[in-house]
Amino acid sequence: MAATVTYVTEYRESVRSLLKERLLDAAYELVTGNGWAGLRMAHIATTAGVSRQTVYTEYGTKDAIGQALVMREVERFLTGIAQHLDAHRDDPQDAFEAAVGYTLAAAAENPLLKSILTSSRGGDDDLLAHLTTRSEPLIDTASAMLEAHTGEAWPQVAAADRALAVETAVRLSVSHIVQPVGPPEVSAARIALAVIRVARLPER
Amino acid sequence: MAATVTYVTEYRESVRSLLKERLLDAAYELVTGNGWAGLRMAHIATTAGVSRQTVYTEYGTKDAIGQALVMREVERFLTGIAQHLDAHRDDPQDAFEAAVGYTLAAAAENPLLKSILTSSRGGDDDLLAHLTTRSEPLIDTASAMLEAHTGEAWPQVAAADRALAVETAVRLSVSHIVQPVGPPEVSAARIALAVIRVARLPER
DNA sequence: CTTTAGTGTCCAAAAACTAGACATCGGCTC
DNA sequence: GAGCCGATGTCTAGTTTTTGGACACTAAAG
Repeated sequence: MAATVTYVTEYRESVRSLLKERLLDAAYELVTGNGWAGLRMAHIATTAGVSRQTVYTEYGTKDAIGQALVMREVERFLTGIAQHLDAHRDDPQDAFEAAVGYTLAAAAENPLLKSILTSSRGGDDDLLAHLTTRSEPLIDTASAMLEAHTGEAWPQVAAADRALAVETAVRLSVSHIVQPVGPPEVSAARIALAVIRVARLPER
Repeated sequence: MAATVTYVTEYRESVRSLLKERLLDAAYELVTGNGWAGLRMAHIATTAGVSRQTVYTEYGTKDAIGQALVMREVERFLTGIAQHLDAHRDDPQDAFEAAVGYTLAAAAENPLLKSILTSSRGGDDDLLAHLTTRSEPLIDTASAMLEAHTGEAWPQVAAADRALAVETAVRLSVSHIVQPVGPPEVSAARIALAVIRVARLPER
């Protein structure tokens, strides 16, 4: 048939994303149940109802699945964060405090994050790495989203200041997620204050 | 490879139902835009992003698509109907009046139904037939759901009476959808009264 | 050192989808 | 009414995706 040019890509893409979601759903379930080290590629395949090869075709390595798993969870957080920011468009400090507070509280009872943090105490820190030593994708994604969001709400802050403030917020939040000290609200207030100063905004 | 027995059916089924939904979505859009007669199998295919053959493999004939389109809409109505019935578990007459009233009102502004009814005035009555001369699947589905639902709520009514009352309600509702007289609330009250008497229940 | 159990690669066969060609039929025009 | 359209529905060869099994490799357990 020579050229099956097939700009019919859209349907196939939706099938692909259905597959990817199913695989992540399976991985999520298995990780929260038995931890990352207990996760077998073969189990992901059978749980999702596909062959093991299909898992490899879609996500090359087990590590890529961990990455995708963490990133999907990050994106879910981001939608909640956006809502909390929107609720305080008038006051940046309130907005950050609310958003960070939500993040820390939600993180503390998130099944995937709990699994990552508890199982890493047994030397199983592959997944944890995506939050620490290999967190560049996370920080980039979260920062980009927050920059776009805050850029709209607070145009008075210079772009460079905003970028620095946002990255600071993200890194401090992740830090407090993996190593909490005290109640989330207190941490949130402290992070918000730090961020406001980095952004050179007036304190409340 | 001898026997690729493949009881991996579940993933494939979810892909299939994704495909079926996409095809119905495409058909819905095209029908509400240009009417049933203006609908081409080829358009459904391109809108859904698959080949024409795939449409035929999935739904054999154009008529089967019409059937599926109507049945999907019926099922959507049924969930709304169930909620209205639940809101009046204490009084059957109130329950039917509320459920039928909702049905007639929602039907009057449903895009697909509007398209069926208006385009049928031009002789294009293939889709309308699924509501009239070939409505057995509709009536069976709706009756079965309503019997199950009312059987739980009103065990005091004999099964035969309940079956008759439910079928009456369904047929009268469909009749008023395709041929309305007066405002929905009035029709709903009249239908509810008729149904109560058919069921040999005390009137309000 | 050997066994075991997992990851990741390779490949032939099966299944799903595509893109044509084609037979058929009802409606229109002349 | 004959011939032409434009559509539905069938058929088939070719392409892409998925499967399931074999295999090399590695790390951990005995």
